[in-house]
Amino acid sequence: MMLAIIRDTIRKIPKGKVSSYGEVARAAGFPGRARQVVWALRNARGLPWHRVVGAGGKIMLPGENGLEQRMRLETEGVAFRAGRVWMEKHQHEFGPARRTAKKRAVKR
DNA sequence: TCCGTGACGCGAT
DNA sequence: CATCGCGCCACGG
Repeated sequence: MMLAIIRDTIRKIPKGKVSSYGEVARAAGFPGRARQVVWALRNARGLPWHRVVGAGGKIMLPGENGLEQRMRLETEGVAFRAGRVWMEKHQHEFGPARRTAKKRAVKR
């Protein structure tokens, strides 16, 4: 199911790196479904939720939660520039986007 | 079944 | 720059 794949993708973001909702969606094979990433984050636990931010490195969580996210990221060594995560330096590069709902017959 | 929701993204203003 | 509006779509009531 989509949420499982998305959660898997989120788990791949290493410490010290971040990604955006839209990027995660794309990397998971669901371009344009940033909102489903939010869903996945809201419902699942045990995920490195703090490593997912808005496009451009903006913290989208309001209030205290947002402050906690920022604190967690800084603890992992993520730097901020003008109130945003310094994406050029910390954005995680996912491998080629996996294809959705279609399995390849035989790989190689 | 229809409708509102949501930690979004992006182009326009 | 900061805001706004609209498109996006799985879920739950």
